[in-house]
Amino acid sequence: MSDVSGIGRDNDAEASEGAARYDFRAIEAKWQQKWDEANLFTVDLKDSRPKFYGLDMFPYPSGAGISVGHCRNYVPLDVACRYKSMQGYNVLHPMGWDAFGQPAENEAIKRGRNPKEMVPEYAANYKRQLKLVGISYDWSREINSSLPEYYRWTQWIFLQLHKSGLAYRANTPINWCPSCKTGLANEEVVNGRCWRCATVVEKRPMPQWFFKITAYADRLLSDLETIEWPDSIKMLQANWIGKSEGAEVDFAIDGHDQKLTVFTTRPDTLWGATFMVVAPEHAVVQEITTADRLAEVNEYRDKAQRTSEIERQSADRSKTGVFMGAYAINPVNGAKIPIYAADYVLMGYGTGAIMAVPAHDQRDFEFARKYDIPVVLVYQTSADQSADTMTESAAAGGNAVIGPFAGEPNSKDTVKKVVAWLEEQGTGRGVTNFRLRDWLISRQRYWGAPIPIIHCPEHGAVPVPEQDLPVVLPDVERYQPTGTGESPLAGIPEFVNTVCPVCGGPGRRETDTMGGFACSSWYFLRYADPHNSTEAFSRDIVDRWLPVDLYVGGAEHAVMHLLYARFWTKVLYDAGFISFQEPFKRLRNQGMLLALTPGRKVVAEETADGEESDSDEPIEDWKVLKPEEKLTVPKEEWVYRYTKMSKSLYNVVTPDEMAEQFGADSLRLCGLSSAPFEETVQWSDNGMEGAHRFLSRVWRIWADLLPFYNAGWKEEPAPVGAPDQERALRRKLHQTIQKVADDLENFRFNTCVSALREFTNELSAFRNTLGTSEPSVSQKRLISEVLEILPLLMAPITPHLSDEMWERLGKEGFTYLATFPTADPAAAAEESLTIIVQVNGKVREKFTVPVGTDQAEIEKQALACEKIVRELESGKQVRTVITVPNKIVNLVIS
RNA sequence: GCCCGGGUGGUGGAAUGGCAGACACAAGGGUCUUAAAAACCCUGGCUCACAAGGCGUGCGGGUUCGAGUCCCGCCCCGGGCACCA
Repeated sequence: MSDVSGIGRDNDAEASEGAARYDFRAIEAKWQQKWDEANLFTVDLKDSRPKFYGLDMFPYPSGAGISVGHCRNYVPLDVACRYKSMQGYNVLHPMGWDAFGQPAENEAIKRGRNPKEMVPEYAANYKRQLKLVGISYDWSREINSSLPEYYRWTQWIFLQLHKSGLAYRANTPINWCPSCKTGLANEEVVNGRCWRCATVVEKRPMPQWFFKITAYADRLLSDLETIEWPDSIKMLQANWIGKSEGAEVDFAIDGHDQKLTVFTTRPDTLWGATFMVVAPEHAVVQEITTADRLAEVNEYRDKAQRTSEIERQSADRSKTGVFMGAYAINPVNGAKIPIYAADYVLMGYGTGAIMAVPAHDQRDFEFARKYDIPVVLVYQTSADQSADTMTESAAAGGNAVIGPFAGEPNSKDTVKKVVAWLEEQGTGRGVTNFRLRDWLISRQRYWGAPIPIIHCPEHGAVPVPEQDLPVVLPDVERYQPTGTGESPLAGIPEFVNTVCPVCGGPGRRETDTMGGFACSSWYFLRYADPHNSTEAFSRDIVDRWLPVDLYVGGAEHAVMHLLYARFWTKVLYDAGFISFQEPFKRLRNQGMLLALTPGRKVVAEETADGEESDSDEPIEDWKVLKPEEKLTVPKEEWVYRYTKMSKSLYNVVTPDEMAEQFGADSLRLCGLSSAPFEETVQWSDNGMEGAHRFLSRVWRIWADLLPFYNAGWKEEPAPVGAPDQERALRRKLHQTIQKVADDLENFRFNTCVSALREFTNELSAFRNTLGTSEPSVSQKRLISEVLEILPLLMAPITPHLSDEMWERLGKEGFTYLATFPTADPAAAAEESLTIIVQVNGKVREKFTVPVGTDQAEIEKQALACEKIVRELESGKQVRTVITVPNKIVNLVIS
């Protein structure tokens, strides 16, 4: 055996002495094999116990395999699932592969390999690693979203959406990433850059498929109240949906028949509208701009479209715009107001046109001052407030000073009254608007589920009949995007050319594929019935297992994935395929894992991370050392920083090396104990050593006491009048059971591990007092109870170690199927209380009393304390005595 | 700018308005050993020679018998969103 580590060497040395050493390698290999052979984690659907469905977010199996960072979510959910099993639940804990999409495709292009072959290899490696860590997956339910038996049903769901009128094709300017050579959803554009490669995104017109998620905006918002998710995530979703209530108001255009409709949340300020603004791309621009202004306006529009998203969206950029030569008539007062085109109004929100009220909107105010447009106050907060002298738009408050609502306060109530009035007048109506936009599903990429549509010159876009599914993704020579904007599928005539399902005439298959979010929007349903070849899932089975009881994954999926999955669930519910409306009942997000990363100072004139930094981003002063640079840059110049653990930052620690060196149970324990589950943590090897040391210690103490184990301890009568020391240890044991159970239930793994450590410390002290003599009868009974309960308490966290202990106790089977211990409240109850004596809120003395001592006696003792007596001798008097029963006596003295 | 989180010893972190610093990591001291490792025991916020006392949970106020915890006003860090009418 190679000299792997200090730990390994020690174990070998101990082995030669034949001592009871913690041979984690043998233990872990043995139990992983036994679990496999017993199909321990395979769900039996006929099982009548209550169900528990624990799910990890669908991972893409990357070539690099998993790092210890990935264990931040897999291990805690595994602990929760194992705990649920021990509580008597029938646990469904599946795993599978989000194999379609750009990561796999980019990897295939880079390596020149067929993703169809590559994905299973990578998945096999993931599976091997997850087994190595001892995760309790039911591998018989493994799914792979890139296999036809899966994506056939992704296509089927597309057809259901299409049938419900929720899938449509629109020729819209899309976000185009020139580097990925693909279209991007709005959600995939981060600060005007591609979320994957950070290239500046351009606009490009393209026929695209969309899902009408906006039709579900209201339900997606209101149903957030029905699920147990972190408030922060709910808030993110609510903000993303961006509901705002207001009114649409129709403005006549002077000299034209048509109307210009605006959306406003403040119809009550209509009397202060002094101009209008439309988005430069708005169709009305071409129709109403006067001939003498058209050239200028079009030039402005072209410039706006060329301007990069980042620039156009940058916050405090000064307002620009051009007058269109046209005027609108304000419906509330007949005023003739000019119409401008300006890029601060967005085509994609509301109606793409606004009424501008400079007195009460900061953006309109800036624009008005710049172009010398009058400002009219609707609400006045003080008599000396004047539209002419204002330097910014008016603050909230005040009362209306013009119009039929003069005298009304600046309030939501007034807004409501005005909306009702507008409806009466027939010039406007109450309207709710959402920031949410429809979901762009089309990708002009190869590696995705083909969109099941056939284009017929006669019948347009015709859905592929359900019985013809799947539309199989054909093999292709080159995976590269064509760069023309079409998917590589467009170059395969055998795929493209087909017949129209309606008329049998020649048709062309849709060559766009679906984005990866489609696959991950329903996979949680498929796990309930993964091998169904006649339908996506059986309604009975899905209704029995869903919704997911506990969903665990990264907060980076707060908006897109979780919103899309909720949307599809609601669509399937409406179509009558399932009987629940929310897919994930309870959600938890794990924190990030950072690793100390060697880097170096950036040399002058060198831009950070190889990016062209023509933006206004701050220049980084630090660069990650590449492996080859570690040889050339002297160590004294290395600068360490914590960064996310990631292959691209060369700071990855794998579970393989940790399991080899310290063991899987130590790895599991280490990740759970260092910090709360949701927190970002910094990886350190010390933590692994500490975890391993603790498990070795538990093993040693436990094995030391094993010879005194009596399997029939429960039949023996509980000792009466056992010594204090024994009662104390038993009390700690039962308090620990309570604490561990409570912490596991609430995802507080760090304090759970602390409780186990505390108990172990007390057990160790107890063992040390035994010396070499034979324990007493009552001691043996206590020891037996401890020996049996400890492995069960630890089993969710350290299942291999626990199963080994369980077997050595002579127990049959696995801790996974054993019952989690229940605390005996009588044994856990404290016998004495510590009373704190305070003077004016400051701790002065402490004393102990037996439980049940009455308050008068406690107060008497408090006043008799040495320090208190001394304090009172100096002539001070007790004014008040505040007593917290069984806890505190606070003397207020002056 | 707006919206969420956070600021507690050398470090990670504990603490239903009631003993701040549980539990660990790192450190120091000791026992055992020819020696080392491992193991076991002890110490540990600051101030102070020690004790007593005083000061301590980002800063400033407040509520309370009592505030890390609640309220008001700031500062700093992390994350998200960003001209949304």
